[in-house]
Amino acid sequence: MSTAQDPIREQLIGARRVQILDAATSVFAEKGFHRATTKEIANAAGVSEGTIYNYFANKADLLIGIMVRLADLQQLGPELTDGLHTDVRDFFAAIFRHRMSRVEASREMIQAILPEVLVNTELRQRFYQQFVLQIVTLLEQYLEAEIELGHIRPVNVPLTVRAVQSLFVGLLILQILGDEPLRSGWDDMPETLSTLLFDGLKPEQGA
Amino acid sequence: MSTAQDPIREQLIGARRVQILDAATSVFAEKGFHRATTKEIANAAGVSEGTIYNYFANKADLLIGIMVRLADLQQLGPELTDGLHTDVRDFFAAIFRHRMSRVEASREMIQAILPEVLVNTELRQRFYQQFVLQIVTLLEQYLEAEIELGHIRPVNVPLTVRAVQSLFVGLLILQILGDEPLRSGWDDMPETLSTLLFDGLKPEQGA
Amino acid sequence: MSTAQDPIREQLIGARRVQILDAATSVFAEKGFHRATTKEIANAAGVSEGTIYNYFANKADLLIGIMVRLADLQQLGPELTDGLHTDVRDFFAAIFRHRMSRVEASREMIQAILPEVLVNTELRQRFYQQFVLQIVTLLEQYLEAEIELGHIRPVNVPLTVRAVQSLFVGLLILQILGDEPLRSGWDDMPETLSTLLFDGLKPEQGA
Amino acid sequence: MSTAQDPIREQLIGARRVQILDAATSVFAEKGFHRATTKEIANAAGVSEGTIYNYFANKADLLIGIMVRLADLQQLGPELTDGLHTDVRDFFAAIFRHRMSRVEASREMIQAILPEVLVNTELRQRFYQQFVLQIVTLLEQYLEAEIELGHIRPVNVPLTVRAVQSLFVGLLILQILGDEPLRSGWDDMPETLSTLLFDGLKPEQGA
DNA sequence: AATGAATGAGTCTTCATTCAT
DNA sequence: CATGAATGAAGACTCATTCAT
Repeated sequence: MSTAQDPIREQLIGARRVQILDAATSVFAEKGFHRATTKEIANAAGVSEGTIYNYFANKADLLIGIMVRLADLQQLGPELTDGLHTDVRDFFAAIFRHRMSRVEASREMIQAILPEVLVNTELRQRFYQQFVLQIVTLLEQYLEAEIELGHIRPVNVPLTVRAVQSLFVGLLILQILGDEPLRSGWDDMPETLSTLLFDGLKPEQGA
Repeated sequence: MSTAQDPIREQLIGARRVQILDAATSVFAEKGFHRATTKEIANAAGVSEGTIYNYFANKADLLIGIMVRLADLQQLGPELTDGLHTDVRDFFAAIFRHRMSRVEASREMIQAILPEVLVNTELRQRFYQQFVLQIVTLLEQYLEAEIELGHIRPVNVPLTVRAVQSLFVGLLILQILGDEPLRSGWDDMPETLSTLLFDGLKPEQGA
Repeated sequence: MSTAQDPIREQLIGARRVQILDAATSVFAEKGFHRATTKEIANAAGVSEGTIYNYFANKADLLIGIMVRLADLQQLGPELTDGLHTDVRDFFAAIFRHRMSRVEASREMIQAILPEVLVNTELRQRFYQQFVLQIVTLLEQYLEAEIELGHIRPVNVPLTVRAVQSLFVGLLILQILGDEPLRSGWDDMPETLSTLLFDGLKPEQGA
Repeated sequence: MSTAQDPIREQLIGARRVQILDAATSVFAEKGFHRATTKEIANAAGVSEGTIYNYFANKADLLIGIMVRLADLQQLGPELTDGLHTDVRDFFAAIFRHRMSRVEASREMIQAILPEVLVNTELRQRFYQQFVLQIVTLLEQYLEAEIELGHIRPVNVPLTVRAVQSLFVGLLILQILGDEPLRSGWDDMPETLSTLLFDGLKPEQGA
């Protein structure tokens, strides 16, 4: 095999992988991992069943592939660290908007993998490392810095960060469950959340 | 033929159902609905495969049975409405403690059903009605009453309630994912949450 | 066990057997032997599944029981031998009427056993001996006697008798298949048959 | 992708279907539909169980497939209508010979499907339409035409035709039941039948 | 003698995976 | 590389039969 073809071949291979993963994502999201058959995925991707196995070792490998793609979409970091110089509440709203639009964009992928993640030990660990821990760590660093700066009251940082992260995860679940008020109020959510988390529920002190 | 045996028979039937559901819960929680075989469940329950089908129409019916038992454990109501006469922050802490202990108790059940709930339309709707909507409605009523009383600032009630509910759902997921800080800090969580939600993250005003 | 109870006990046992066989006949006729479950039969008979096994060795034994009862209904003999002194054509009509009313009465039993008879070697032989061969033999004797007497033209007796016997068997099948003209013309059939078999289809010679 | 392969592929598919149906026919005929297992059929066909399901939707669909093949073998029509110009008795003998050779050829298929046809409503209707009604209709037309021409005495056409059709069906059953005289006299049957039906059993008038 | 809960062997059917073309 | 027919292991579910009460 001539090495000159490598870049082109890789392009093709990459494109074919994406094509299959897109199909797998949509079928998994709709029917769940186990109810989805390789034949359905092949049909949705417009290839034969055999072709899938030229690009992925087995059905579970498709889930891994989806998780990798999802990780690429979820890059979060510069936004958080840059935030130290902004007003905290504005920053909250901004970061929440960012998170929720991302959720929107990747909902199908998450719906495709999450149920299986909850049940499959290997995927669970991978998911925890790749998504939860990464974000949690960033949030912890941010929170500690802001507390240091006096922009945020001293709190139990690990637990608070878990609470915030849980909130996003839970919103995802509620959306998957089809909660209508959440769906229609989705765009107002960042505002509601930043107020809730920054100001709390207690009545205005000045009143 | 004697009618006197009916209550005894019903006792036995109920006990056998519980015995099977316990087994199913534990096997589903460990391996997931699809990877769990009826033979495994039968072994875990100490009965034969056939016996399962004397008490449940099919495998999916076991999930329904688990959901029903879970619903019995999750009764929430009097606690909430009685709370109107208490200090809001204390009430928050109390209600959170209550919720989190319940979560603890029913984590295995939830782990057994949730992944399948996310993927199965019928179960999804059932779950949403039976758990999400019921609690959300109670929370909405409570929040509106407290706002009316001036104990809580005016907020977008539906979205705020969704946020709180999401928070609990998300904590569950994080626990299932095996987050260690969450597990070890679980008992401190009610306190952290009530402070977070009532006072917010912003620095003390008097400072 | 006092021997004095024997007759009463036998009465009871006989009655219970009939009760179960009636139920089995009706369920087998409707759903076929394999699709019929012992539970259905028990329900139809108003007894428990276990009771069936106090009276019959197993499910297949129910078929044997039905066949035995059927044999009792099908007694044919005196009518045939007495017929030698009657006008042949009248006798034909009489005997056909007799046969067809019997078919009518035992159709459910036959429908219950025949499909399984065709498929089960043991039943097949039993059925052949008990029904086909017995009647065929009687018919052969009758036909030979009538030929001897010159009331009937010389024919290949074994084959002719098979043809006649086949005709009745086939009518049964057609009725089971639900042929409407046959059902509504059932009462005219004996007349049609006796004319057909005695006079044939050829036009009247005098014409 | 080349369209040239389509006919070849269809050839292969057709051949494989025939291969499986042949096996199913022989196993069903021997053991009956319910006692026959898909594994046995697969073994008899020299394929795996899974392959059966690539060509047939389910086990019952094999019966349908056998019925369709049987229908192809049973084409009857030109023979009957052409018969109007022949001597009736000769024609009878000819048509009976034709029918009985067909029966011979397709006995295994009929033995495979008939017991299940008697018990399965859907198959029953299909069978009645496809075999009984079609032949009965042709016979009725023929008989009416011949009566019109004066070649046959006026009779109740529908019932007479049912009788003739029944005769053939019954002969089939008797053969399945293993009647030896019928088997050994099979070749003489057409002659016997045509005489029986055309001339009847009554003694020669000239005598 | 009657019951019906328990049993578990047996079967159809599905579907991920392989491999010859 | 692509194909899709063939594979066969695996599993949900049924139901005749048993037996303790």
